[in-house]
Amino acid sequence: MRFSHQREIILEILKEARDHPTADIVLNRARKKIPNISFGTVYRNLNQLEESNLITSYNFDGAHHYDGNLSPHHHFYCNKCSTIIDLPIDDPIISHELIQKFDLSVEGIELSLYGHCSNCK
Amino acid sequence: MRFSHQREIILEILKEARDHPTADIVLNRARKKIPNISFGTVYRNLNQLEESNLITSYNFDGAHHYDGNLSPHHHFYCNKCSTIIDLPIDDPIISHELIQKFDLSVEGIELSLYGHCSNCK
DNA sequence: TCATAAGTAGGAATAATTCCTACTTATATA
DNA sequence: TATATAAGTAGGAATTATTCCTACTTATGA
Repeated sequence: MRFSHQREIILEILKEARDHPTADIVLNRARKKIPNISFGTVYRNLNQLEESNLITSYNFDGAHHYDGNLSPHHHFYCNKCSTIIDLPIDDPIISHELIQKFDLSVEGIELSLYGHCSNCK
Repeated sequence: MRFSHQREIILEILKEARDHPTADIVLNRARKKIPNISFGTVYRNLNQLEESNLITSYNFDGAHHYDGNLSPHHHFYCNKCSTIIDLPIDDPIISHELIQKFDLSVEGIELSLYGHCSNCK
């Protein structure tokens, strides 16, 4: 993967973002710096960046959300305002015995909590 | 929500399924019993059944998977053969302190593990 | 048994994502 | 530094999953 201005901008947007943007939101932000960047370019680069483990992504409500925060963390999704809150991991969340029982090699974990955040109670 | 033959068949398919089918797979199975059931009917009923808490669903790899197993469970997703394995929940998986700290009301939890299953090592 | 509101089939519309093509650019190397 | 070339891009077409629309059918309460 060689250097490209478009990819740098997209990576920068995700490193700065705190709101887990979808592809079309990334496109809107990128257009502020590269006015005629295309949807194809955004999708291609998001996929490449994810394959190279420079960003990550996950699904919520049928939409694909991208994240430049690579430190392992959980997510809380507010069912009312759609806010996504990053939750730190500081407890073991699944037992070693269970993994052994099913004979799995676990390469990634994604825990999602759904409900109402403090603003929406 | 009143009785319909189509909805009964779709619910039956999901109650019998052990493979977390997507909407198009549900359609294929339903066609064996109702040859000209339509995509619209399948989607409408999947949404209605989920709203009525008779089935549940979750996203993997961008695809929407439906599940008639309502007992709370985790999922393991094999990155190689795409098998999905149901994992029982028998440990607390997140601390009460963390929930209190962020002042969340948690209504649902979804934990997904990714990796290779015993067949694919 | 009948009125009617809910449900259906079939296909059109929409939205998210990928694909295609001709043009542009980063970069290895001569 | 010049240049060949493979990777990247813009713009738009194609694809895919899902929802919407319309005229017809059916479950159900009275």
